[in-house]
Amino acid sequence: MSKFDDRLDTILDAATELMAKYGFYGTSLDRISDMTGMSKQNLLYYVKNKKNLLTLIITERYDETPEFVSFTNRHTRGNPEYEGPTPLPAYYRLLARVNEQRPVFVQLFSMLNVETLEPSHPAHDYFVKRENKILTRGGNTDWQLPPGVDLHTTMRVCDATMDGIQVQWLHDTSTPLTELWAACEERLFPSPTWDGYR
Amino acid sequence: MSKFDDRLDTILDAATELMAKYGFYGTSLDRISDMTGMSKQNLLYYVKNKKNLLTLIITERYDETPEFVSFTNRHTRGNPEYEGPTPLPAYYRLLARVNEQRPVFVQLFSMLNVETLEPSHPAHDYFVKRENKILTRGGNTDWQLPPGVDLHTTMRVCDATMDGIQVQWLHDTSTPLTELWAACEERLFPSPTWDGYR
DNA sequence: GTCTATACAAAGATAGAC
DNA sequence: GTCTATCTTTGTATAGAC
Repeated sequence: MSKFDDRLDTILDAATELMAKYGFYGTSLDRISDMTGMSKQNLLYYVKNKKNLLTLIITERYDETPEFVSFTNRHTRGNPEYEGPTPLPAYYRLLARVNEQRPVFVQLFSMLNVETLEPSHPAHDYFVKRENKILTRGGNTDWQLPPGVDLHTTMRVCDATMDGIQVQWLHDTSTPLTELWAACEERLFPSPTWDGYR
Repeated sequence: MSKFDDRLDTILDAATELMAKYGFYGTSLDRISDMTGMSKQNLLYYVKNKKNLLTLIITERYDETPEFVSFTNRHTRGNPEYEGPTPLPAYYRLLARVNEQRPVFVQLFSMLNVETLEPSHPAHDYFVKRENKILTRGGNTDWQLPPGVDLHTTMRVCDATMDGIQVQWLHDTSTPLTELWAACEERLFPSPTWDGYR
């Protein structure tokens, strides 16, 4: 890894943590540069401006988590790595397991999910597009679903529960996210409907 | 209502809207005073300082919604207005119906729910206390529950889902919150377990 | 690449006149 | 009560030296 990328990495780490805590509007370039130990002017040399800094965090870090790229490939019809249909609950269990390892990212997402309600937010368009992309991907994935279950509605409810339980988890991390999610899964995918589809 | 209260009301309205959009850290006294048409200095005459402004919003507006004070009274054992046990789903349906009428409040709550993860946030302590208070109240309310159902865990899951679906609703209000919640209720309180307890 | 210097606007808050 | 004036700090950003 080049020195440039290494420095940029340090910046993005610090910015992710601060924006997760204080939001985009509440985070100053001053505080980010303080955290990295470099001057604000040098920070701007790397990221150009504040809006672009957030764009870099999202595109370089947030998007395309390896675990999900792989998961999607394995369960999309026509893909060379296609393995066959997968139960929906397995997807959310993976999500909980992955997110448990990156609380700062989860916090940034939770923050942006609320902040981007405002159309003038620099990441507003990205979050709108992201939602559509997820729904499309959900539609392309080969799910193994109980008869009569509506994929779209079910995913919306599960996403809502996951978003909410993640914030609860961040408020008190003494219980692991995977454990909190297990209680949700029990209720979202009850017997006998989901038996054999989990 | 006195002129003082009237003026304060205008300020709290503006501050609620702006803090819902940009968060506590992202909202300046300048913008609030602009919105009300008064000077920043005059605004400070009413609210003293920024932190106190948020405290006023929470204590004067946010707390103690009449609908829920009444609901709690009617379903707490030993209360003079006690009517008898109530099903849990009825509580969440009321919550959805009430919150549908106050999107700005819902947005402020969603924002603070994430912002107050940071212990240094001026409303951090309030949100911690609030959670305990809700759990206590939930324990005192006389719920009518299916046998074998754990109240505490069930409420945590329902709260998570409600928080998440509310943010989804704010992202696209074309479908009413009560309708979105109906889809959640179907999944959170499924037949046959909850038949007769809704 | 990293720094100093600088610009220039906006932040929260206080003092004091009317 | 409401204003003007002022203070001090912090904000984003640019120019230019090394």
